[in-house]
Amino acid sequence: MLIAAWNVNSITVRLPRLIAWLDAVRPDVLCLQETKIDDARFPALDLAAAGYAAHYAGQKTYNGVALLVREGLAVTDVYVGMPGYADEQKRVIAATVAGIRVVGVYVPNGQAVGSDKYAYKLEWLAALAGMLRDERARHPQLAVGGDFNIAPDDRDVHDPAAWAGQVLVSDPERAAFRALLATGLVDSFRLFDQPPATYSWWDYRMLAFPKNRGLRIDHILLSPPLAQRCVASRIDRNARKGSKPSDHAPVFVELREAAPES
DNA sequence: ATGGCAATGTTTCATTGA
Repeated sequence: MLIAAWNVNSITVRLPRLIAWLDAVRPDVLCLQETKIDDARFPALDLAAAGYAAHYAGQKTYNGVALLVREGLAVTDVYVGMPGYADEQKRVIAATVAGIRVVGVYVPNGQAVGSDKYAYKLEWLAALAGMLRDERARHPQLAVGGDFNIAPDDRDVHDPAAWAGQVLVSDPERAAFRALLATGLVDSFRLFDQPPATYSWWDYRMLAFPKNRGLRIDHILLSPPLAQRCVASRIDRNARKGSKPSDHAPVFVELREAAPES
């Protein structure tokens, strides 16, 4: 089973690349972020033609999340947002897919340390920790994928000295990320030896991608039963190449089949 | 070989992203 997450930075602009990627990789579930589109305009028919059922919660211009599920897989209990946390911004969508609880998240960017948006980011992350604690209690098999807008440690930053203390790497954000893990999840990427300087986002400016000046801010977190089944966690850097890429690359995990009940 | 900001809408610039 393949579970993936990708900040597409406008599903309208990225649709051809998205469909090509779905055709090539055939993930079972893909969590999308920054779809930037009203639900009424979501390209569900195009995705259905590509073999994917879409569940989505969007808005014009900003944010917007979706779960794409390969046809034939059972989907139940779709939920948008976080219980008990009213938020106009569409940033969370959850569903149970073939027995696995999948939560897609688009964590606020935070703009700058000390800004109102930074305060919102930290408050939002605290709410997410609460939601994930509850999800974990209900669903032993839990995967949380998306754009977390946090580089968990300095290995995830191309130039730690230049980024020190900045938004995306600040200590309170990293502490908030650890608090997510403390609900009973692991960063799937770190289950494996990984090549150094592996990132998931590169600025569009200043040749950041060809120079590999990036950050690893997109993640898939797994509960222990899924971590045990995880045989790979990768970032598809190739998807950042070529014309009109998203500034984020897709991240994905491969899970081997569950052991039969004894 | 990758590419030198991009996407959106109240569009001809401002806002946001990370």
